[in-house]
Amino acid sequence: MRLGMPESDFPDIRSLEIFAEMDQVHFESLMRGGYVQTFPPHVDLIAEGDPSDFLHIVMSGSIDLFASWNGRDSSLATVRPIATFILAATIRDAPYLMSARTLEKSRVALIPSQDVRAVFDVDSGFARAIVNELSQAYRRKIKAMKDLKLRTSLERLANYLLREQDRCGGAAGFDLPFGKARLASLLGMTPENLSRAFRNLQAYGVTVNGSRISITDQRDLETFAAPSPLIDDDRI
Amino acid sequence: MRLGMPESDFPDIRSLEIFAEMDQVHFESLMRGGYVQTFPPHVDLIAEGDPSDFLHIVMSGSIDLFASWNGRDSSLATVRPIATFILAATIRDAPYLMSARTLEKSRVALIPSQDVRAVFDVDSGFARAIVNELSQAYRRKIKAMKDLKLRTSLERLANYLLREQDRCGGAAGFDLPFGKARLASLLGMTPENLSRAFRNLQAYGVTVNGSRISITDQRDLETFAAPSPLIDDDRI
DNA sequence: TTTGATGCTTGATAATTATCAAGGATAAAA
DNA sequence: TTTTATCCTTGATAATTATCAAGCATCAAA
Repeated sequence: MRLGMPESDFPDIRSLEIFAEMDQVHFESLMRGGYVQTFPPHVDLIAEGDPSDFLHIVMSGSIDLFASWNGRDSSLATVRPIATFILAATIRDAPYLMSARTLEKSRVALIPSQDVRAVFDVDSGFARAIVNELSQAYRRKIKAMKDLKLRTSLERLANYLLREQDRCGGAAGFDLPFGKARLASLLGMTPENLSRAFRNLQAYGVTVNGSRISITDQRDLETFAAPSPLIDDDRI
Repeated sequence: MRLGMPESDFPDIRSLEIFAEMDQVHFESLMRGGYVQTFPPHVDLIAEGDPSDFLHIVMSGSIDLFASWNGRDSSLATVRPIATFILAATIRDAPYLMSARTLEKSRVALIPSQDVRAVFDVDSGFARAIVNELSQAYRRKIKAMKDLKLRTSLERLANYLLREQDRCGGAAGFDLPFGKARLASLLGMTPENLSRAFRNLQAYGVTVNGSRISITDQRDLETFAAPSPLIDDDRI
């Protein structure tokens, strides 16, 4: 349904970092061509290989980026508000390299890719914001690559738990934000081995009850996990 | 030695995609602050964690990007002429996430990062080129991630050989561009297992003699490797 | 309450990958 | 030529991870 963006959404979107510094005229022209939609959980939004017709922006909820090959598939990232996804494909007018689906009920803004490219060419504030977003996405991928190539699966899980604890506010107890099968896929392991990995982390002060995690010995877990800002710090 | 860039290098550098569209005044100001240096093989250029003082551009030779954690290390990418490396760190004024060293004798141009950021802000042609470079680098990383998470080590080697064959012109025989220990690290395996993987690929028509590879049964290897443009095609 | 259905866990086993130790091959240096 | 060093390979073994099959828990529908 191409209805255009309701004006009531303008302020929310305007406050996103990627739109904050751009010219008002350009902003409004982007908004006129775009729209916001709410999707139920577990809905496919895009499929890898498709042409990149829209820039997607997650306003609420969360999105799973994943990829498939030869019958296997793997989760590559979670996108949380407020962030774009598949920006590089949009900018290059190239096919998506990843598929995307909602993990939960999610509100997503869609802006036609050709409009994004057109405004990019004439609005240096927007161009600057896109470079910020792209360079951050690139560095996140480098970190994910280091995590995957330099650590064992147990170390990846330990560091994931520390990052997630931090994201949830730092308390000893917190909930996993999605199912363990997907967590296993994100971490590059099977669900069976994730179960066993959780059991192995008990020795370092981790208790699991359903999706509830308690870090009972912070020091011990951190000693084992040995987190590094050059892999685990999202702000750098 | 900060001697400034010799004018004889200007045309070479000006023809690089990243500098091609920018204003001549801005180009010359970048060149005045930069310089070109030739390094012998196996020289460390930058270390992860260091502040990003210079944008690096490989003019000739080749560069190994790698990372370390807890005493382990892993090669993450090879940079070949003509390309920048560590552009994202330069743009964000953030520490390098990877270390870099020469694989062979290499000529590298160095441009002070602060100059790059300053010109980026005022030259839209340059900003456009930087976005091109960044988005391409990002998509390359996504592909590398899919390669690593979706394929077994034998499949990664098979696809690597097909890509390398293509890069070398497509003939049945070609030479590996660096030692097998580094290839193993790039592919996320040990040198011992790389040896065994080469032996296993004999069954699919691959012959190895030192660093000389011959693909004797192209069809058979491609059937096994099942290359995908969304992972293996560098042009997309 | 029973009945599925789903998601997670467990155990047994197989496959893959890593590690350790030793042995070639090659090429440059003595 | 011998020596030395480097790089690669091989075999034996250990560790890790995946697969398969079964079982348990939770929850919602019947």
